[in-house]
Amino acid sequence: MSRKDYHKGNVREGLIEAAERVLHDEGLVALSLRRVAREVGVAPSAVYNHFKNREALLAAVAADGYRQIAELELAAYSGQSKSAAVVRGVARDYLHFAAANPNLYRLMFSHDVVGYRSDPELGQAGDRSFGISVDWWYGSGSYDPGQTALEYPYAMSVWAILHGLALQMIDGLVTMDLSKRESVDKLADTVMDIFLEGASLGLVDK
Amino acid sequence: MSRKDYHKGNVREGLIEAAERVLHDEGLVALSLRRVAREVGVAPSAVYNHFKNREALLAAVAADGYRQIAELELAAYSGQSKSAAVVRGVARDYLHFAAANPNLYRLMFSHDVVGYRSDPELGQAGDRSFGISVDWWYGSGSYDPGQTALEYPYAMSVWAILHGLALQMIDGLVTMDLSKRESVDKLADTVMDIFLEGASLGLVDK
DNA sequence: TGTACATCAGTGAACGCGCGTTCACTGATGTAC
DNA sequence: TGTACATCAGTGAACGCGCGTTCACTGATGTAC
Repeated sequence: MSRKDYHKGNVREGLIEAAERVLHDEGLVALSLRRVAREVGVAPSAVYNHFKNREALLAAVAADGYRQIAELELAAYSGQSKSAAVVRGVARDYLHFAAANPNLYRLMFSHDVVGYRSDPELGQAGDRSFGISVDWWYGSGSYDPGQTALEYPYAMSVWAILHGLALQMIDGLVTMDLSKRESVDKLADTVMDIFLEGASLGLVDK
Repeated sequence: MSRKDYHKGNVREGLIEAAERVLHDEGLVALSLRRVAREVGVAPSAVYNHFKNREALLAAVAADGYRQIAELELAAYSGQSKSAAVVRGVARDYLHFAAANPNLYRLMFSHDVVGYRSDPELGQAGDRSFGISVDWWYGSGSYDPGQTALEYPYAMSVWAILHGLALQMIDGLVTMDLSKRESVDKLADTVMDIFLEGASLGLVDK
């Protein structure tokens, strides 16, 4: 057993990266603790030095996903005026993220991780991503994690429609080519048009 | 082995009912082929006389869910004028269904069943529920299952926002009491207001 | 500067588990003549 | 009306599987004196 077999120092990060890779390429069913350990070249039991159990490892991966969404929102929202164009941009980015990481996106909202929704890391990452949207709609500093999402109806509604759209898209409920940017853009634009202008426009006696 | 042990005649229905019960009460993780067989009082292998495999059994359960949604839509849409009030009503009913059957709702869109999306029974049940909505928005007989959902942007958008909302609700992303009708109604109303009137109203420079 | 020792982060063997599925089988039922 | 027989719908034993987790362990590292 050579010196470098111990205290590799980056096993935790390695586990998360391996988990993300396996999740991306083969889906949640393939994402077992043993598989991830194998990928990193470590005994299954070694994982317990870094995570309480399998669910905690999944939660760390999910938290990473929320952080990516937060980054994307920050880039699209920060310093931008409250125009419909910004919302359209966020919608596109959001859907592109989901299209590029369908399994990660599903995991983020999966019940396999729901026990950790109150876990500091995952909970905070989730709150932050919603908070960025709230602050844009209602003014910087508006977001209070103690409030229910319904207190911020605009932010809540955008999230709802994006979430539904993302899942329909990655679950194959809309016939389209997920890998084509233009297809994803078109989906986002079409639906966000209606969302921004109001579905009543499609009704006879609005 | 008594006479009634053979040709019970309703084993298939029994399996589906048992599966729905287990799913409702204990979730998808508990929903194994062996468990369902046990509930019905039949050998695990007997299930294969009625379903190709576990996934096919799940697909049958999911199809049943779609049929319930179709019924609910039919009741709310049929013969109704194209008014916002009807949309609001459907939204409430849709969310009530998801709130009452969270595990079933999740299964309907789960990847554990996605291999059967093209299965006649499940696929048709799904198409029908979307078709009812399409026919209301675009006129009776408008729906063509061969078209992509994007061809019907209004129906698609309502479905997206309801789907997202339902999942956020049952996945605990909105702080609320799922068992209270008024809470669910309020969630539906708040978000559908924005959806129907247009989110641009919340923007400064709309 | 050495040394004793606590702690950290690994190992690998073992556990029990329930699962989906296959198999050869058999009794009950329905049908053709 | 009987009878031969195909088919249907069960049985129960067995398969191999990979899983999450626990355990006693040990070598490497860092720290106190």
